[in-house]
Amino acid sequence: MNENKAEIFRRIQLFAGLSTPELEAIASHAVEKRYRSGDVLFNEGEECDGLYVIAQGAVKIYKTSMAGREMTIALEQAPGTVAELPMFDGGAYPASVAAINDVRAILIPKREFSQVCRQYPDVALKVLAVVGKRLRHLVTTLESVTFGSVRQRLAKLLLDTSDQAGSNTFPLPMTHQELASRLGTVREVVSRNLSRFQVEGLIGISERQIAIANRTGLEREAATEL
Amino acid sequence: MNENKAEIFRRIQLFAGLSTPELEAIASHAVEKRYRSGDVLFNEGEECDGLYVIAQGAVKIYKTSMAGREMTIALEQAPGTVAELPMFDGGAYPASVAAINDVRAILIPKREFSQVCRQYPDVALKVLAVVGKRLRHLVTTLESVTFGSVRQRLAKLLLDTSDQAGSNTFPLPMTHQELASRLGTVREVVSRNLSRFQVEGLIGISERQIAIANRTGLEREAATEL
DNA sequence: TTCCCTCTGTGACTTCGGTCATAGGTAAGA
DNA sequence: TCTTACCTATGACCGAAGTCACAGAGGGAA
Repeated sequence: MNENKAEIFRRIQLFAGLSTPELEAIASHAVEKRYRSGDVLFNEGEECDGLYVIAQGAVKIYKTSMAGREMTIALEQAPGTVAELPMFDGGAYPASVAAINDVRAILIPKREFSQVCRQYPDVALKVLAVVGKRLRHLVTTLESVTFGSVRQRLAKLLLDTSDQAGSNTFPLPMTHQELASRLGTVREVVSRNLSRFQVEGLIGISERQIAIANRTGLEREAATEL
Repeated sequence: MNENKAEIFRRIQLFAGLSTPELEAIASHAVEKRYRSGDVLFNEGEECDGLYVIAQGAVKIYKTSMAGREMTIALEQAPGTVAELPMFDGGAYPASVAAINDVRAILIPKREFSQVCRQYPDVALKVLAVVGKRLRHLVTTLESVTFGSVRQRLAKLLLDTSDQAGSNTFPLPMTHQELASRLGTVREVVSRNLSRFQVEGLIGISERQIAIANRTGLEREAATEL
């Protein structure tokens, strides 16, 4: 069972460079957990209990407003980790995390993990690299929210998704609601902007499939005046 | 001269726990730099050359839009550090940093610093703590920009400034322009909202002094529906 | 099939924020 | 003192985006 966990750890960038016995030592203190789509791993404000390694599935990191609106800060897929950082500044979780499909996660208790970091400086440096990426991403998001429009962000997201799919035609990978959450807006606005893109001939929509009809046009939309 | 730098390092949280010889070893590779108000320490997108220790003065971390708008992401005062993180994920600086008054800074080259982190794991952990705080702050900012209004952010900023000053009356510490930049908006909107607060009796303004007239009222404004 | 539930599309309306233009204030320097 | 820059205040205007309301579509499950 522990070899099992250790096996998973091997796939996590954070632990690259650790030997098998080391991984097994960590694994022996770790707890496996399972979640189903929608289950919450932890809520914003809760005391931080440790590092979550996502072994299978994907999660979203998000914040919720009083009014009930939700904004997705980031997605994280297996193999990956969440909550690397609140472990170190001693505070609570700054955001909530929930499963977006069936998830298998491994919780490494705070104490263990900071032990590991102290013992293997390389792990700490890896954590820094991961956190660095996160911070970079957050800065970009903040920038596009302050300077940009929903239209721009939507255009960019469509292009990114298309690139990721490796094709101009791809299934819309989420509901408008989720899309809105990722863009920091509401359902209706997403719906409207998608329609607009369609009537402008930039994209085609049918059967939940998006087809990028005018790539350069869309790119122009995504770029203008960020 | 090096003892001088080492002396400064002693005041930096990052280096708490290092001995004097260790500090001096680091100092021997560090370069002192001076800037005057408005001078740019480095620009977004530039290759990361090292960690800046702010020995004296204060700097702002900011991003600029195509259209010329500027948004301040964070302020950092002596004794403090900037650019801790891009050192670790190998990328460029994600934002620009400029002096907001006369600044004395010490640049520790990338190579040296990652050396130190590897050698003294505690330093790496401290860096993580600092970066963690930054990330936390960013998440909060992003939240208030997505969910909140300029009015709310302004109210909050006034309250914070007042708390910091320890008095209900305090000089407005910056121009409306700078305020706007910190709130992610433009000068006129700040101006308008300040006026509004005044006519609503929440604050008083005279001679660049702000007086919080109705604290609970302002707090209500800051809080509503974040 | 029928019922329910979730997702989607759209119109009407409101408000906030951003832009532009303009005018008065203040402070430093020639 | 006058001049020059930079701040600040304010009105007019416009457009984006959020809210509300409702209607249709689709997809299970019984």
